Amino acid sequence: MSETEAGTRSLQPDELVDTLVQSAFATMGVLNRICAEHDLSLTLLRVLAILWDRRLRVTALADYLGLDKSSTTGMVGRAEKRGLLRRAPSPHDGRAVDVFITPAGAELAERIRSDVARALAPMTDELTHAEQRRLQALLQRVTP
Amino acid sequence: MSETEAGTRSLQPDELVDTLVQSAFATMGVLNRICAEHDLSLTLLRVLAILWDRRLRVTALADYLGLDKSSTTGMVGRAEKRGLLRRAPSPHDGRAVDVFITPAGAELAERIRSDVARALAPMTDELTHAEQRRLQALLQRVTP
DNA sequence: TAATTTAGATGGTACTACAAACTACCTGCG
DNA sequence: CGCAGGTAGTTTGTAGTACCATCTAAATTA
Repeated sequence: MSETEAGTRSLQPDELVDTLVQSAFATMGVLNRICAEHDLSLTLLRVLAILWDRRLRVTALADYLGLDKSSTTGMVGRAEKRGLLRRAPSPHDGRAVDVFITPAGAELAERIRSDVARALAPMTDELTHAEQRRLQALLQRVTP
Repeated sequence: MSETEAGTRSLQPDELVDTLVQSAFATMGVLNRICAEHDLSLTLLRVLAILWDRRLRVTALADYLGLDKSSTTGMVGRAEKRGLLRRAPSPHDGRAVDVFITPAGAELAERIRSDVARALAPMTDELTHAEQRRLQALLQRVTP
């Protein structure tokens, strides 16, 4: 600890990035809590969101998630056991398996979406309607 | 479900929240990738950030993280073994243990910070400087 | 001082993710 | 056609993370 004072040196080289990261941690904290209340992992929540309006093969889903195929298999298996997802062999490729959301899964996703909206409302309500629109527009442009 | 058409892809009830969440996932994805490159968990990155300019007891650190004390103990133990953190008995309370960052830990945190800034730059550069400032200001107001 | 509370560590369990090996299937070259 | 090689998904084994319940030592209090 005999180095130069690391404390003041580099805490504000890129404030937007810092704010983005901090906001992300805060948001994920809320999401995590709500997911936990429903015995859902964050990854499984992503799966439900991704499969909301799509039907994907396991590999495509893994690509969306940035996970390994094997992780995805396990995930989908557990979710299928809980009735949130279902698997069906692809009609055109005997190797492939399509994964899609069940009504129960969609309902749970819906429920969590509204819980999240409610949980984040106190934060977003700090802004006027116009500001919210502006924030959303800006944020959308920095989100791929 | 009520008669508000939950079935017709209720993807627009709260667009700002959706965008916040999506942005959070994107940001955390980048963070996760960079952390993985340095064999760091996201939680350990948070620890380094929290202890950047502070020295905390295990319980206080656990509170910051929202984790159980025991999880924190394990985490700190592993990080200490890697030379990123250090423990010292509190001078005033024989039960308590202070945790603080080492120069190596601070250096790694620094490194990751710049990696993250670099990784996010292509996204933030979509905006002009003025827009970046505005985004940051707005985002800060919705982040506790 | 004895009883209670608090700080942290430990042990056991469950979940998540990965990599490597495995099975089934498709594709294309000879 | 028929087999070699690639692709899709699953299985198996391992490591990390987090929780809970329990344990020890130290402080508080009664």
